[in-house]
Amino acid sequence: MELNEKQRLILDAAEKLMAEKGFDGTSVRDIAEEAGVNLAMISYYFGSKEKMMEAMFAQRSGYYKLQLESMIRDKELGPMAKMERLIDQYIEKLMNHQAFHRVLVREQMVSGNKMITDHIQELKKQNQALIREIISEGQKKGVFKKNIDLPILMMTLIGTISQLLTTQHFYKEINGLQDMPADEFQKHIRKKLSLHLKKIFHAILSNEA
Amino acid sequence: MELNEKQRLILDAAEKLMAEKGFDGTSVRDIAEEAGVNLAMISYYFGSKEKMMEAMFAQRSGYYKLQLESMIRDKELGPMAKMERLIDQYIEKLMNHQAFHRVLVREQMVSGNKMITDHIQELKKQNQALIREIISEGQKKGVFKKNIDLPILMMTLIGTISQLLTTQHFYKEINGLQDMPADEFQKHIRKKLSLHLKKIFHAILSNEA
Amino acid sequence: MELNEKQRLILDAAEKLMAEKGFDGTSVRDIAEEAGVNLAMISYYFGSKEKMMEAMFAQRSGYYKLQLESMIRDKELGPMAKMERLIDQYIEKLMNHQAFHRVLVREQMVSGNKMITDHIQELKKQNQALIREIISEGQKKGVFKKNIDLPILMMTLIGTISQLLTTQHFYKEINGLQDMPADEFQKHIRKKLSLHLKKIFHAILSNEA
Amino acid sequence: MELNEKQRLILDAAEKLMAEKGFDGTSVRDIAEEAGVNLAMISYYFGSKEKMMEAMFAQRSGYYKLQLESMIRDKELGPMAKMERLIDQYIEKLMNHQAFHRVLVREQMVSGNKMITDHIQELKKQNQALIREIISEGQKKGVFKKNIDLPILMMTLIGTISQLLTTQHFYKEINGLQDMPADEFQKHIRKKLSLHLKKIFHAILSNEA
DNA sequence: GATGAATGAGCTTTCATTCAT
DNA sequence: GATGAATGAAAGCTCATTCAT
Repeated sequence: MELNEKQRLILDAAEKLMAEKGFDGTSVRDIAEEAGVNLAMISYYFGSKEKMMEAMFAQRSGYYKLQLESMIRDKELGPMAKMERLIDQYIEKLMNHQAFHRVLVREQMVSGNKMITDHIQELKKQNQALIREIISEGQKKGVFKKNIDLPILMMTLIGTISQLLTTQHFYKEINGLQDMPADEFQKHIRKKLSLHLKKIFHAILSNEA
Repeated sequence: MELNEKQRLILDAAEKLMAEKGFDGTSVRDIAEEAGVNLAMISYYFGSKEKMMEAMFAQRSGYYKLQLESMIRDKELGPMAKMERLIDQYIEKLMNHQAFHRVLVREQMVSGNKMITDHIQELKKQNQALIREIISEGQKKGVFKKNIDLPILMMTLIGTISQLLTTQHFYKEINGLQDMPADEFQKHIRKKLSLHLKKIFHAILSNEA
Repeated sequence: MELNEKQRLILDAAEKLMAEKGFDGTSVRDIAEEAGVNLAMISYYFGSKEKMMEAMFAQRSGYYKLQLESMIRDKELGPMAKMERLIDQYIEKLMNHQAFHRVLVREQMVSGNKMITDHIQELKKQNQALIREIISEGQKKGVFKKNIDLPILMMTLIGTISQLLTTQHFYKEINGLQDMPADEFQKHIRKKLSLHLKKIFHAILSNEA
Repeated sequence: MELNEKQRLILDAAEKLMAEKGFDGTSVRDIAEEAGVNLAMISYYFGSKEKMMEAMFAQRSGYYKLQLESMIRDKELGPMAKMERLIDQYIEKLMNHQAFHRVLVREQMVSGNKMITDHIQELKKQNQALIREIISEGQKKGVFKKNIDLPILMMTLIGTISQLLTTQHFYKEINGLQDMPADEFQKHIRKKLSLHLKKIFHAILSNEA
């Protein structure tokens, strides 16, 4: 679905505000004002507030589509190297779209938006299927352990990033990083996350000593 | 703060509904009806909807106070055993108060409720200080590694549990467990989480191998 | 259904305004203002604008219930006398509740309010069944003609009154009665209608030369 | 006023929808869609929704202009025959333009459209003046009674047709004619009305017997 | 001449809260 | 202490109309 300039403005504003205040806490009036468009445009373009969010999810959920296929076929990379790239991809995706991710976290358990959660579940499923290929490859080559619980390992991958993302304010404070410039801080936690998660994945997956 | 019967009913109802629909998505009418009390009681007892939620947090946030002190002083337990107990305590706490935890996840980033987030940060800080004692003990005894990034390790601990908790529907489906009875499923994921997290903690903390 | 003072005020205001501007042409704001009550009271008491009108119809439709039963059993009255009383009853009913009747005329063909039109049809049916008894009695006694098309006769009865009622402004003008006081004019047209309709009924029903 | 193809389409659509839902219950969007034209065309061609209805009335009100003049001058016809033709003309006019007549009934009492009601009143006046000529002729020839209240007789004429027209659904049901084909039913009620109204006019007007 | 985009005003309804008792 | 009634504010949405092209 192609979006025009106004529609983009609206979804950006909605994403920003809903990341802060949630779907119900954000009024279409607020969104219209933030986007600098007329209030009626939201109904005009999307039909309703609800459908506007669906459009936002349809637009953004591509974020969760990783570039896995080409990497998986890459003969140059060993299974563990692939997993490491995977980790970095997840970190990049989630950190680069923090606002949208917050919206997702806030609304993912809402009963109403069945359509949306189903779509996201589908993406997760596809991702997991591809990742399972890497693991199978690693197990065939003997570099990965036999018994690997991928779903729960994914919980750790996404859960850790997500937790840091939603509590970064607290993380800053506890580590005395309040004065670190924002972009430097972002780099800092990406690096931290990357090292930490790779260590964990290594421990869980690797067959060596 | 002591709560009378009606106040308890109200907070229980609020917790249940807000876990599903969030703070803004839940009206005081809904809460009053779910609690079986008069609509005006909520303002009457708590002053406002906002203050009602603050009361709920004040009440429930004790959930996050772990029984760490006595355990830490326990001379019978080694540092790793203590960490394992810690993991199980977190799992128990979060899983036993899923509804409240969902409310927390949904609302933790709300700008307005500074008071609440501050309170939770304070609890987390206290917990981390105690846990740091265990780690120092392990390091002194030479059973733990020297360089340990506790804050990020906590992100993995809480993040993994929280992620499973908020996406358990998806987890059920992907693992073909839709027909497993609810309480059995709860036991199942606690066990899974416990083993998984202990493996991770072992890999991150332990000096052996 | 019992109505309290406020509810009565609301329905009276709604009736008045809808008689002038119709259902869709009358806003709940207008009604609230006319009734001197808060805007939200309408939803509070009736649930919605639509349901408010249903309540109005439920309240008012009793107007169309004539006092026929006792009259029919009256042994003192001949069939034609009964029909004449019937005519006067209809004139009284419709003229005494002009505002409501206008609402009815304006909305009776609305597709949506099935419930309401059904109710009114039911009342009409009941009335016609009773009137048919009078006619049968007249036919048995030989004072009424054999072939009488009651439904179309009722069209003339109600149609004539209704037409005068909805075009009384024009009637006034064409007859040069603009200066006649309102209540006198009302009396005038009732008398006119009464004589006119009785003449018609006599011609249609009576068996005499 | 000459109408082009699109304007005709618009007025036809408007007539159809307003007959069902009234002026306020019909949006210009609905009309544009029903007519298959662009939304902006309505304002473009007619200036406004209100003026569009005025155009519709200007167009349609010719319906109420009867072909009376030539008939009145017809030397072959007696006064009663003329009145009978008049009745049939009215039946034809109203039944052939039911949709427009419903719009008229629904909106005839609207305060705002002074211009429209005035126009219709003018037409009625002209009609009545012509009809009065017929009656005078009949009275001169001694075939009509002396005291004849024409305005109220017209109420019966128009009121009866109009009442049947607006409650034909009910009439169908009460007479068990739900299964009669639509056009046959239309013929049926025209015949019924014609006979019935002629009987009434005869009784009111004729000097014989 | 014709139209998709845009808009300000208004709609009905629901909200959290307060009032009178 | 407890509650049904009441209320101002704000919500999401639709309206007839106008604008830029």
